Amino acid sequence: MEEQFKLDNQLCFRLYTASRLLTQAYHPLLSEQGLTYPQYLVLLVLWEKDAQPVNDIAKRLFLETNTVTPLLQRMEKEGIIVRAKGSEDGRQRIVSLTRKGKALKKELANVPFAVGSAVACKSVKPETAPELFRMLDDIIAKLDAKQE
Amino acid sequence: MEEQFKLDNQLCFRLYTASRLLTQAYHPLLSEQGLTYPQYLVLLVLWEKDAQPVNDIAKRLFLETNTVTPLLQRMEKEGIIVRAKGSEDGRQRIVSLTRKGKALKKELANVPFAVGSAVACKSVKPETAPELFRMLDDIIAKLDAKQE
DNA sequence: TTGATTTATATCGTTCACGATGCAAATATA
DNA sequence: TATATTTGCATCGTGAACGATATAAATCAA
Repeated sequence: MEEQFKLDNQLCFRLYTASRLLTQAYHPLLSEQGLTYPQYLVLLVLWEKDAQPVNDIAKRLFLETNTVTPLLQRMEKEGIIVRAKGSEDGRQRIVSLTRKGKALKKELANVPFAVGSAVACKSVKPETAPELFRMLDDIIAKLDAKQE
Repeated sequence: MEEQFKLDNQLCFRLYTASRLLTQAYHPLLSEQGLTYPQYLVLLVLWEKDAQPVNDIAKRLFLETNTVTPLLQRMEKEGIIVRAKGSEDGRQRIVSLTRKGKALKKELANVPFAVGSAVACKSVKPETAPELFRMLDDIIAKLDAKQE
């Protein structure tokens, strides 16, 4: 068996699996509020800075607008956000939190801690997390650069 | 701003992004053969050991059968695999590579190297990869254990 | 200013993921 | 041996992802 084809030698498969399993850990916490994980990411972005155009949100999440637009439409239908036509640039749609969207921040305050403790293990703890973060950031930076 | 809500402090977001971007790096190489990334993963599993029931493939990929079944149906339609009723256990469907599925191994021989060089960077190189692999394996093991 | 190009967003089609549910074959229990 | 339970796989519905394409507003060029 050629080494390069062994599943256990594949970085991408590890990332794919770790990502899926960790996202699943969020599920019970988020579904309680009727949210999905990508919707939660949009909230994180808007809690940092409210009233952003679709494109800024998409860029922050390394997603395309054709992924983000339907996601935002669903969130708007849920009354979490509103999408208003940009006043200076008529093409833009400015996404803002509603009162409900802002209130979710309190409801979800414990989520990061709950997930943090769910994933804490030998390799992931306060001392080693920065190392892991740096590695992943390097990978993201390298791959994102190729997109341009 | 509360630290725990900063996108830049989120492990899951990093894994999610790194996974998506790295999967995208596979796309031009795989689509050449009409494959998707999850289909490529199924091939990796079958190249390691041919003729496996659906459940074994799903478990190996940490996926549910309701994800794998439609995926296999599409691969069967493409003539890459066949799904035969199990002889000893009539509930099982044994998935086997066709001649075409086996031949793809040669066609895709360069994929791991191409992707490897695309992602190679400061943090990911022969010396540091094992460390990263170990961390991701720890996360997967910890989260997978909670599923049982 | 008119026409061409770019930009911001939306729509469409296909393929995952995955919770929920259904069904038939195998196994356990009464 | 009947009946109940479990197991393996499939189907269905919803929400991402993402390539391809469309549309309208803004900008650039002639």
